[in-house]
Amino acid sequence: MAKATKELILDAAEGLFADSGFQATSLRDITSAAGVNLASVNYHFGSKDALLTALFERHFAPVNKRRIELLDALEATSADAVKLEDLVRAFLSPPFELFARDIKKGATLLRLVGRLHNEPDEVRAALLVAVQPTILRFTEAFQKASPRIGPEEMIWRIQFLIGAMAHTMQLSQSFPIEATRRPDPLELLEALVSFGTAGFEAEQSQLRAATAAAQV
Amino acid sequence: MAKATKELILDAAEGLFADSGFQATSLRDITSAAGVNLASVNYHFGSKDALLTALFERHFAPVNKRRIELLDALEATSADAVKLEDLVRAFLSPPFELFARDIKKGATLLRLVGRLHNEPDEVRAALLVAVQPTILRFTEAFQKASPRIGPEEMIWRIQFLIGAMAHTMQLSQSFPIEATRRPDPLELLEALVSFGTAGFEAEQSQLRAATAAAQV
DNA sequence: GTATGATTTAAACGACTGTTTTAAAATTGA
DNA sequence: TCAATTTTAAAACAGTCGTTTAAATCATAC
Repeated sequence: MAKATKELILDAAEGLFADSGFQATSLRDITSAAGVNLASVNYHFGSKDALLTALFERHFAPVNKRRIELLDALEATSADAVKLEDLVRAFLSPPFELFARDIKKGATLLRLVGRLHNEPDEVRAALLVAVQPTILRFTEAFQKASPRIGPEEMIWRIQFLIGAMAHTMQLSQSFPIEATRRPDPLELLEALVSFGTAGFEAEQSQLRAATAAAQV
Repeated sequence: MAKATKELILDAAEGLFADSGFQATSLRDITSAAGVNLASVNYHFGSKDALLTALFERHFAPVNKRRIELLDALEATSADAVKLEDLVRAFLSPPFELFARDIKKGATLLRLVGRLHNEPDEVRAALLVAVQPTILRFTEAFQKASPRIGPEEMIWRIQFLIGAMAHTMQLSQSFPIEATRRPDPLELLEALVSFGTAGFEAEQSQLRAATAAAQV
């Protein structure tokens, strides 16, 4: 059956991409792990790049959709002021919550996200395009929640959060300090929310404020 | 002269690794860009992996050395309480100084670090050995500066900071929002110090505190 | 049952990979 | 100066890569 083959390829690919990265994983690795023919990938997806795109749409689209849903709900209930912590949590929790629903897929997704941030530019570009609309929505929400922070610094703070999240996801499988226990993803989420919320609550950095004023 | 060839290879490899990453850059790309023979890399360095290690040691070792120097200076002058912001700045400024001196080389350094973190090679072991002492020193300093935070959460907060820093440096080349100007590295440093310091000043996340207590 | 289209298969394609080989050239030291 | 050593050079090595081809198989509708 056609659907079965496609699914087998996607399942195998996401695990291998998460373990070894996009470039280091060959189509032969994927197809042999999936138990399908080598040519199946090019038949069903067109190319290796298109397979990666399909993988994006399978997991990142729902995650970003969930982020927007949470943000919509926040903006609907709150009169006009949304708490920063709620915004941070709305952005971070959907990928982390994948653990609760499907531990294995959640783990591979987290590894995949962290992995792809270290891939070459064209791969990261595809990732950026997929998350760009979500980032823009959250940028507006963050600016509205704390208007004292300049728009440029707010954009960068979101990137700080994304970087911390991606790095955390990447490390969550191979923990940096071997003396400690394996981290619980939900604890990581809480620690990251705590860290990130405080970061967003910080005052505007002085040097940036000065140069921004001088430039306008 | 032998030294000239080695330097030519290192310089060329640096730029190409920054543009396309490690795996996507071939030795032929490097040697043709450097204007040297293909076999030179294997003659002077032994292998492509060894070239990566040499490149890494050329920049990463001095950065960590500088971090430790700054930390030593802080602990020498301060009686016993070192400000969190000073610790964050001591950790972030050395790579950003390199970053400000040469954006491309700075970005290369951080990308290589991120890459080596998950390469399941013996190269990764060499990196961990080199980076571990620095992280441990800073972990101790951070714990001493704010003893209310548990050791595990403190370790992760440092990883949050590293992730935010690496992601920021990678993005500063291809800026995420095209509507804004090219960011000044020193402004990025200040914004990151502001964000990170606030994150370190945050209270311990509740869920982690609860589970940590339950586990002990 | 057979024709039609979708899917799978095995094989080969050309291009590229890191590395090694062999010999020539350049450099060094006595 | 001349032998010893180091460094370059061109070529070939043994693989792997993503992709394509063409035949074989399968499913399904008539």
